[in-house]
Amino acid sequence: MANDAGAVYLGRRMTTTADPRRLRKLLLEHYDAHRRDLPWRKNQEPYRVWVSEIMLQQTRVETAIPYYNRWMERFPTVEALADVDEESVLKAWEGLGYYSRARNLHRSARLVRERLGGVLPEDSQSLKKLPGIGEYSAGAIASIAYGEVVPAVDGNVRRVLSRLFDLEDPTASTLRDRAGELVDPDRPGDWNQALMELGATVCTPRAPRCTECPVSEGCCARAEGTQESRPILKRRPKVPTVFYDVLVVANPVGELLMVRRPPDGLLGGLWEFPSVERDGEGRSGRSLDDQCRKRLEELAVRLPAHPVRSSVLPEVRHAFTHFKAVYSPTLFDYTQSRDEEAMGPPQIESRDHPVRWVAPYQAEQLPLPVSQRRIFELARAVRVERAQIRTLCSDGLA
DNA sequence: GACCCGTGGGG
DNA sequence: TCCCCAAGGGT
Repeated sequence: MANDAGAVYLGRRMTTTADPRRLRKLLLEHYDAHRRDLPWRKNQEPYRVWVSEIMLQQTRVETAIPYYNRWMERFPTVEALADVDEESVLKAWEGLGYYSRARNLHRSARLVRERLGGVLPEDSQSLKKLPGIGEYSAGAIASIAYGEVVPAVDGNVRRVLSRLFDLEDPTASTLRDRAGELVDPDRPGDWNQALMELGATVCTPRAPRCTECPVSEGCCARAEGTQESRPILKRRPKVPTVFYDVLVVANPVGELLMVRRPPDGLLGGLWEFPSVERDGEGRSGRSLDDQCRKRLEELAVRLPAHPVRSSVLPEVRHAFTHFKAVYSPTLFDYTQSRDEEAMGPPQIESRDHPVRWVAPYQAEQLPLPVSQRRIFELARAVRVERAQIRTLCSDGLA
């Protein structure tokens, strides 16, 4: 019974489709008839499969598609990816989130070039050694690209199997065992994709479309009427809110001061405006001008005078997975005296320093988190508006 | 096993 | 507005 894939259900109900052979036949036929036409399904070239699987981690198919197409045009091969710098890679990933995926993809590409002769590992165990490839992705890539008979258990598969066998909260090893017994030995890649696609399109988290399901006749949860509550879902804990004062400092040439975040961790390697965290109630401690001065000193930006606060920009809210951020940006305009003008725009100490004056056209080439992109647009809009007003005034006077 | 790591769409 | 969640991995 243990290895019979649920054919005996509590000794009461014999489920026909729980016979692995019949289950495979029914689901693969359904897959062949309904499979979506996705860009990474054009062929099974390993690099293409690899990139798609990384992009699809915790990401919807519809979201990933445009990124995938652009990526393949820009970095068509492992070598092409290994050749570019990390900033270009992050730029191509901008807006997709979980940026460590992009950094790991890039690291892996270089590792493959330098240690593996430019050839991707061809089995799941070796694939799993690359950064960014875990249990699921190793199985998915190996089965799709190389035809290895291994399972690939993602969130979809977990849900589908939980319902098929009416499991409340199966452990990872239980699922791996169940999934392993079911994999079609002749079409492992198609089988894994069929299972995932069923979960994404039919066996959905809420309101599953059981009437359209090719294997509903063998579904234990359906028989028990428990499909809506399998697997059990846990409440997501409430997340804290963090408030930031954001300093948008403009030099006389109209460039804005930006800093690069540390290479790892949250939004690692992306650019942002200097900011200062407030206290839990969202109150500022010292005065904004004071903070601005202090922060610029920390960043080792040499300025001939203190910036003049010019206007408060609209608040920007952003929800991360484990906290909410509220950014309160203030625009500081840097004015220079006649004497200072001769010195040119304020200089930044070192070239390697992760701090830069960024002109609007340059900002388009930097990888920015979504929130910072919004703040940048707000600041640009204000400055453009002011320039127009100045033009109108001087015209009026002339 | 718990926690960290983004973002956008849908109910 | 809020909550849910989506082809997970690293530490």
